[in-house]
Parts: sequence; structure tokens; C-alpha cells
Amino acid sequence: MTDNGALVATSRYRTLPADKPADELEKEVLSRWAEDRVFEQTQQPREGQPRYVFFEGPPTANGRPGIHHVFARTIKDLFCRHRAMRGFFVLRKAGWDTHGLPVEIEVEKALGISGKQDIEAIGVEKFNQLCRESVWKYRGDWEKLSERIGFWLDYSDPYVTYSNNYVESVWWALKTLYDRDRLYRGHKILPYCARCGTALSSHEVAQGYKDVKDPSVYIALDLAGEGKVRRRILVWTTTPWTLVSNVALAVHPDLEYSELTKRNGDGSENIVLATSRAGAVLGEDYTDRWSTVRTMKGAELVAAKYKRPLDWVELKTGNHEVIVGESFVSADDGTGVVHMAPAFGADDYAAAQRNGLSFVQPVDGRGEFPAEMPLVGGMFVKNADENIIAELKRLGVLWKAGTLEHSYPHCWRCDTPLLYYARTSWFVRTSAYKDAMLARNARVDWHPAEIGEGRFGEWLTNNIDWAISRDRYWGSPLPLWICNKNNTHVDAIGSFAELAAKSGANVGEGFDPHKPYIDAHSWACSQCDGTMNRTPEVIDTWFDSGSMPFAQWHYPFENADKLAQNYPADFIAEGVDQTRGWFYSLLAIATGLDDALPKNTLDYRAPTGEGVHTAPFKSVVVNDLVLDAEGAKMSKSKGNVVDPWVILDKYGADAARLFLVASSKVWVPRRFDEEAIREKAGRFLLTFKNVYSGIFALYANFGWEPSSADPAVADRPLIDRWILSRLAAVEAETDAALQGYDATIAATTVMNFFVDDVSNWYVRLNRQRFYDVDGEDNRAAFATLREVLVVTCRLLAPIAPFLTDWVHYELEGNSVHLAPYVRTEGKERDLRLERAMDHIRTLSTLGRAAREDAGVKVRQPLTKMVCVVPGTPVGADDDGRELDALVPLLSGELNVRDVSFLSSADALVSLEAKANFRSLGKKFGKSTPLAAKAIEALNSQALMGFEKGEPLAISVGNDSRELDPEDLTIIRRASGNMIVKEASGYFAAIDPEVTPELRLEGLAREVVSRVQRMRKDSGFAVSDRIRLMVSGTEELEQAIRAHSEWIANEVLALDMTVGDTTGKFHAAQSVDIDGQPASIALERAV
RNA sequence: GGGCCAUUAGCUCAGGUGGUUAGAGCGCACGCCUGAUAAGCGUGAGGUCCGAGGUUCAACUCCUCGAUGGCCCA
Repeated sequence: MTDNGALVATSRYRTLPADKPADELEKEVLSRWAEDRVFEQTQQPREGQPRYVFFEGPPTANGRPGIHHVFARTIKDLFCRHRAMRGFFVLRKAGWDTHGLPVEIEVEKALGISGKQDIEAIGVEKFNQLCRESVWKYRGDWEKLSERIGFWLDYSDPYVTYSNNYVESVWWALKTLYDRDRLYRGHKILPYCARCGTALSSHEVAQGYKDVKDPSVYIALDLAGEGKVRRRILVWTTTPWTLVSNVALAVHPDLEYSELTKRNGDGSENIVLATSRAGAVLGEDYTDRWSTVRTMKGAELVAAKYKRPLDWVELKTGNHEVIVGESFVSADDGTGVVHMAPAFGADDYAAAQRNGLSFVQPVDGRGEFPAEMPLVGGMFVKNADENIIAELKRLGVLWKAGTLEHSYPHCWRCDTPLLYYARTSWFVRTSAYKDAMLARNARVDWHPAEIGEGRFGEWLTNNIDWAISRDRYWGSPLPLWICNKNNTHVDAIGSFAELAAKSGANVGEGFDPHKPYIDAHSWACSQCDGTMNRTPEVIDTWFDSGSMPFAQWHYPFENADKLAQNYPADFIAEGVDQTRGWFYSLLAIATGLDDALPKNTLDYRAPTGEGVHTAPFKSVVVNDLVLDAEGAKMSKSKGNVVDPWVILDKYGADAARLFLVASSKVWVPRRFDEEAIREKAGRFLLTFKNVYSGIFALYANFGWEPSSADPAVADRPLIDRWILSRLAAVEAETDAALQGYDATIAATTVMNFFVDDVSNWYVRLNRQRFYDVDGEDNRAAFATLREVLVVTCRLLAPIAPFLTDWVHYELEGNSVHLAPYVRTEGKERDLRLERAMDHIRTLSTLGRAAREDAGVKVRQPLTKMVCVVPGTPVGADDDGRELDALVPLLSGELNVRDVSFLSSADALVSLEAKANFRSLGKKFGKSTPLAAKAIEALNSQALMGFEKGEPLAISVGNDSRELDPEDLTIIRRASGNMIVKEASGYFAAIDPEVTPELRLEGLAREVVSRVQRMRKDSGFAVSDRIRLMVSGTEELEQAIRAHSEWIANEVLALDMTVGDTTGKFHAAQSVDIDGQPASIALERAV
């Protein structure tokens, strides 16, 4: 404090009480953002500002957002914030995914109904109206959560996939594909959800694999033939219900099959199966019980007739009960004989086509057998397995039955097991342009890269056509009208105007392109006298979301300029579950549309050498799952789902965001528990607050503000220049990390810098420079720390946007989010200074360890410390000057009076050698123990020479041999009185001797420390003057007298009495000063 | 059955393109500091870097095979 009295604190900088809840602080920031319209300011492009294009993957608003959404949204937000601070214009248009099965199922649940019949009963008009409303059920939750976590998104003008404009753009895309022969009608076996009554696309199926137990049934079917021998062929299936529809068996023509007979039988009953499967089916020791009658190629079995297991269905046309040869038959499982039910398997269907087999489909759209069917009539097929197995047993065709656990696809929304089922469906011919998709994908910058190359690339390589039609109600209607006389007459409609022209419909006010209204439009066929009616299907909702790049702008009907400006995306980010979802649909649609979108042909080249990017997104960051604390997937059934609001209320969004981003790479699964948030994020934020509030703000309020009186950087102490140099380094590293989409490196770089360099080194060593505000040195410290804080706020702002903004506002008077991410000035590094400081810090660590060894506490001053820095002989060292200048820090830190350097540690240590018996054994054989003794007797000087490469020999008996380095291990021991510590070539040696003089000084320091604590305990202000009275042992009083001036100055004592304290003060305390009893009293001086 | 990821201290995780003695946080033990104080700091113990082979002067790192867990797909 100044000598002329106490300073008066102002409130130029607001302090942060340690107990101020994060929630409160963040809400304060939120309301300032709202008042100052900070986000809106970033949404206004400035003249000539480059764009950074971000696509928001639309969430479905009819489910509550969870903690994993906080994760994904943090990633989206932080890169957008960084690029905005970097000077780009980042438009952040919100979007909502509003169509599709999820919505319909919500409504079904709300109405207490299930299935298409129920919906038809209620009426599609009403049902779709309810869907339209249901979509917004949790919209408020989403917007509130996004706001609370600081995910900036413009919700004022979102794209909504059910809106007329959006649907019209989707129509345009579909018609464009149709015109290019990339949309076609096919009859295929598709995964089908009987509950939802619709087929699913491959990427929907991909969402729903579950491990289940299914029957594993082997049956033995009679082969037709003359002869007396009954020959039966073994067939395996995990879907007994399809046996009702069995029309054929398939074998592999090249596979070897065996006909076996029972060893203890009479040879009248034989079985046939693939030779390589016999062990698995009959038991590995089957040859004990079965002998081979003959073997044959599958081809020899082809065309043989057999008797099907169940004859409930009449087989009218086509071949049936015949064995066919098919190359898809494998010998990996089953019996090498596959049962064919053409309506219920893709392979079966293809085989039926090739072989002219019968086609029966005795299962309705609800997945139930017809009511009149025996035993299983009206049952859901999967529930009929048991009855069927029982019947097979009764009929004597069951060979053996068990269960098999395997993963089987289920409906990703309603969990019903899917059936493979023959359907007519509309497809996007993606397999026709697979290579183009692969080429575009190769240009995407994936984070992590292996998802793009591996998971996504594999998926593309095995691409099959995208089944996009859905036999449902709430979705974008398929804009295809088909002639009722000839279904090859098709009109594809690409706009509402086109529809009006065809049908005369009013497409203006009140027009709704959804079912059921759209189905009412019809017109005369232009090719015959039929009538064109709309095909009843709606489309896969993934087609909606994949259309967002252009549909969000109602392209091509308007906003061609906006699309050109906002396509393709520079950056998107979603969870790994979107690999086959949105990531795929974006790519599949953009590739299919090709030159119908701007800048989108495969050979498009950006004009200014930006590189070639013809995928709909240039960079994508994929985050993995958020797991619970035990590493288990969060699921409602387990009850381990984390409610984001609980976390936000307790720890705040900054802590949650920091934790999610900093704890490990975002693309590895993340364990989430509160303890980890406290450890990883809470601690750092506390340190940050402490430095700002407890050091900077608290003392700056005594009268420091930035001004021209602050010394220029070049005139500041070395340690200031050091921390500013480190700051510049961190600024560059962090910026580069975010440029490269590595948020984890960015976060940890700043956090480590702030904790290690700023808080634990710079601030700790310079604390006293902040206790006054007027001097050059004080001003330099404040100006330096202020710069460090401002820049740290900016570097961390994308990741932890709240606290950084709060502090930045105090320091700079404006929002950190409108500040530049990197400075244009102050970026100079001083590498020699940084290196020198590294030396000092290493030596400081060693010195502390040495003191620890010596058992002398830091408060006790010592005389001498000797140091060695590796590879840098004193004087020849580049960093020598810096190092010398930093020595006072070291002596202060370690409380030693004199620090000196040596060019080598030779003077500090003596070397000893330990024998390596393994190596010596080879040379000395049985005299090894003697050799070892000789080695251990080697003196230090000889060993030093040996280390430098001089030859060294030992004599054992008459034999003298030169030693190799592997023969011995050299150990260093401190020599003399010094306590020596070494690490990586650094040495710190401390003289532990405490002279009487040093002892007195140490005691004086103890007294100061004690008095300071009493001042504080008594509630005195920092600047209060006191009267002090101390008594104690003779030595103690001697120490106090010897250092009375210094003590008085340190504790602001106006006068000090040493000796008897009894009776003079009431508040005398008995204390222990380094083992000596003492009595101290103090009072405030008026 | 295939693809990808992970496996490093008691726990959670770092460890570009191989290179001295493998790090951090938490926890633990001991200690320090005491006007950032219901904070802070240091020192220490703790590791067959999942296993087995291989390449190399040198492997946590590269290759092969395997184990366990996760995700994705058949």
C-alpha cells in the first residue's frame, strides 16, 4: 500500500464472489446478450465479409433434448463462434425436421391407437392435423435448452420441412431425379415394419439392430425318389413362420454334400447335407454314429423334388418343391441347404425370378397370417413360430429345435421386429452413381478421418438403391401421378404451379400439399384415356432433411443467390448415428442432383484456388456417444439418462461445455458424470475466476486502469515479457487447433497455459506487485495480467462463452464474441526467454525437491544453490543472458541467497558404478564376481572419464579387460554437503546449512507469517496499521530485534514491543513459532 | 462373419510423422504456503504401455496374429 494511508477501493472492475452460482452469472450474460442483441449483430453480414457456411441438421422437435444434444450443439456452436470471431460471416439458420414415422408414432401414442387401420378409422385429415401440431410439442424445450447452453441459432426464420415452400423444393428435387431416370418404381423384398405398415430404407434399418433370441430350427424333408431308401435333406432356418411359404430349396452347385446313414440302422433312412456342416449339425463326433453313403456336388441335387414341410398354402403357378442351385448359399452356417420363401427374402425372391418358382405371400400388411389358416390364422408371424414348430414335430419333419442369439433388425421407432417382405416401392437409383458419391466423399474433411474412409466409405461402396416411398400419412407426398389404365404412364410434378396447370387446382392461399388433400387431385392421362391419380405414398423423412441445403431457401423457386452463397457447407457436425442418416442423405441427394445445384458438378473448381469441394459439406465433425459414468449407453429403460437441466443448474453451461470438449477427443465415446465435470472443468473455471477476481479486479480497484502511464512491453520486467510471449504462443496454437477442427487440443492448450503458466507461475511469483497500483512495476504487472486475461477470454470464448464474456466485458467494455479471435499486434515471441524460463522452472522443481530432502522448509532462508543446465555451458549459452536475468526468481522462489551455475555437475556429485552381471558373465565367466567387485571399486574420476568416452579397464587376476558401457550402470551420489537433485541433465544442489544468522532470519519470517494470519483472523483491512507486541524465547526475541524494521514494514506495524506482553494487551495469543513458545498481541492503530 | 474405434498409474485420460528416464488430473502419503483463503502449491509412492510374435541400432508408437470392450454393419 502507499505510505500516505489506505487506498480506497472503487468498483471499476466487478469482482466475482466465489460462491456466486454459475447459473446466476450465466443468466446475467444471457440477458445482456438479449439486451445488446449480440447474436443478431453477428447475423448481419458486413461489406465484403467472407462467408463461412454452416448447416444445421434439423432435430425433430417432438422428443425432449438430452445431454448428448448438448454435446453435439456445443461442437456446432464453438466452431461457428470461432469462425465468426475470425472475421467470417456465419449464418446460423435453424431448422426443424417435422415429418415422418417418429411424429406419427407420437400421435398414435397420444391417441391410444396403433396401426394403419386405426389411423384410417380416425381419418387421415384429422391425424395429419394432429401430427402437424405434435411436431411443436417440445419446441420450447429445444429453444430454451439451446439458448441456455449458448448455442446461437436463429430461430426467427427456421426452415420447417412440412412447410409448403420446403415441400415444393423437395418436389423439384424428386422430379429432377425422375427426369434423369434416377427415381424408379421397383418390386423388391424390403425390410418392412408390420406395425407401422411401411417399408424402411437401408439407413433406417441400420438404426435398429438388436440382439434377440430366435428359434433355430432344423427340419428334414423327404426327397422324392423311387427306391426303398428314405432320403431326407436337412434344412435350417431361424424364421419357422416362413416355412408356410416354402416353395423350393437351394443348394450351392459347387459345394460338396454328403448322404449319410446311421451306423446302427438298417440303411433304410438316409440324410443329406453339406459335408462341411455335418460336424456342426450332427456333432463333431458324428462319424461315430453316421457313415457316408456317398458324396456329391450340389449340382447333382439340383432339380430333385422334395416334399415341403407344410401344405397350408395352395401352390398354383410356377415351379415348386424343387431344389435349385444358387451361388448365395454358404457353408458358413446351417446345413448348406437354404429354404426358399420368395416373398420373404431378397435372395429367395431373386432365386424365384431366376428359376420360375411359385410366389406365395400368405401374410398381410399387418404381418399376420390369414384368418382361415390352420393353427396360426390371424397370428402375427413372429408369434406363430411356436405353433409351427409344434406342428413340424407332430408331422415328424422336425430334426432339432433350439434358439439362437443374433442381431436382428427392428423398427428404429417402434421396436417391432422387421419382416423381409415383397413390396412395390419407389427407389432412388443411388447405386448408379455410387462412384460419384465416393469421389465426392473423398473430398470431405472428416473428423475423425477414419469415419469417412472406413465406416462411411464402406457403406457407400456397398451402396444399394434408396427405397424412399413410405406407405404412411405424415410426410412429403411423392409427387407422382400414375395412370389407372396403364401404370407406366407417369407424370412427375416438380412445382405447385405445374400441379395447378395439370389439375386446375388452387395452389394459392390455403393449399396443403399433404395427404389427404393432395390425393384428391387428378387429371386425364395424356397418353391414353385413363385418369392420373397420385401414387399414395409419402417419402422417407431422411429425403426431407437431406434436401435442406436448397429446400431451406425454397430453391429453385426463389433465392438462387442465397443458395449460391450458402452452398456447399464449410462445416457440419452431428453424432456418429448420422453417418447413415443425414450425412448420407445430404450426399446422396446432392450427388443425384449434380449440376441442378450450383457449384456442384463433380469437376467444379472453385475460382480462387480454394480447392475442389463438391460434397455438400467440406468438413464434418462427428461426435461419439455420451455414456454414463460406468461407460454404459444411456437409455430410458436403464434410467441412467442425464437430464441436461440438472447439470446446467448445478454447474452451468461453461462447465458442461468445457467438460464435453476438453476431456477427450469428441469422436471417442464420452463418460459423463458429475464428479468428472467438477474435476475437469469446475476446477479450471475456479482458477480463472480467482485470478481475475482475487488478483486482478480486487487490486486494480484500488486505482489502476489501463493508461499511457503503463510501461511499454519492452520496458516491463522479464517475467512480464515471458508470460506475454507464452500468451502469443498459446494464441497461435489454439487458433490453429480450431482451424483444424480439434476443439480438444484448443481447450486443453488454453486451460493448461492458464493454470500452469499464468496462475501457478506468473501470478504466484508476482503477487506482491499487485498490492499497489502506482509504481511502474505495479502498472506493468496490471497491464500484463490484463492482456493475458483479455486474450485468454477470447481464446476460450468459443468453448466457454459465458464466463469469458462476463470477464471480457469487465475488462474491455464489450462482448468477447464480437472481438477478434487473434490479435493483430502483440504476437511477438521471445523464444530464448521462453527457454530460459523453462530452465528456471525445472531448476525450481529440483530445488524444492532438494529442500524437501534436506528437510528445510522454504521459509527458512539458505545461503547457496548451485545449478547445471544440460547442454549449455555457461557463457557459451544463447539463453545465458536471459537465464541470469531470471535468477532472482529462482532465489526468491527457493529462498536462497545466492544462485550460481556450473557448466557440469562433476563438482556436485561423485559417480559410483554398479556391475551388470549379464554382460560381465560373457566376458569373465566364473571370475565375474571378482570383476564386479573391481567395478564397484572404481573411483568417481575414472567413471567421469569413462562417461566421456575414455577407455577404462579392470584387472581380474592376470587378466585385464577394457569395459564396455553395458558392463556397468553409473549412479550419481551427491558429494560433499550439498543436497543434489537431478532430472534430464538438470542439476540443482542446495547447501542445507542453517547458520545462526540464517536461523534468526527464518524465525523473523515465521513471526511475520503468524502476525499476518492474526491480522486476517481479526478482520483487519489489508491497509490497516497495527501495534504489535511479541514475547518469546531468547532466541526468538533476538531474531525479532535483529529484523524489527523489516517485520514492522511487512505487517504494517507502527510500533512494536518486544518482551513481556502480560497486562498490556487483552488479546495476546500463545503461539508456537517453529517449535518455540511465544506470545503475540496486536491491535489496530488508530 | 466383416469394418472401425478403444485397451497406458487405483480411477479418468494425454502421449504428430519410431528416438534419452512414458505424462497430467483425481485419489493416496508426506510436506509447504497463508491477504486468490471453505482456496493455492510442492514432493513422493504407484506402470510387464492388453497379450504373443515380427521389422529396426531403437517400438507405447510400425506390421502380423490373438484377447477384451464399444460402435456400425451382415
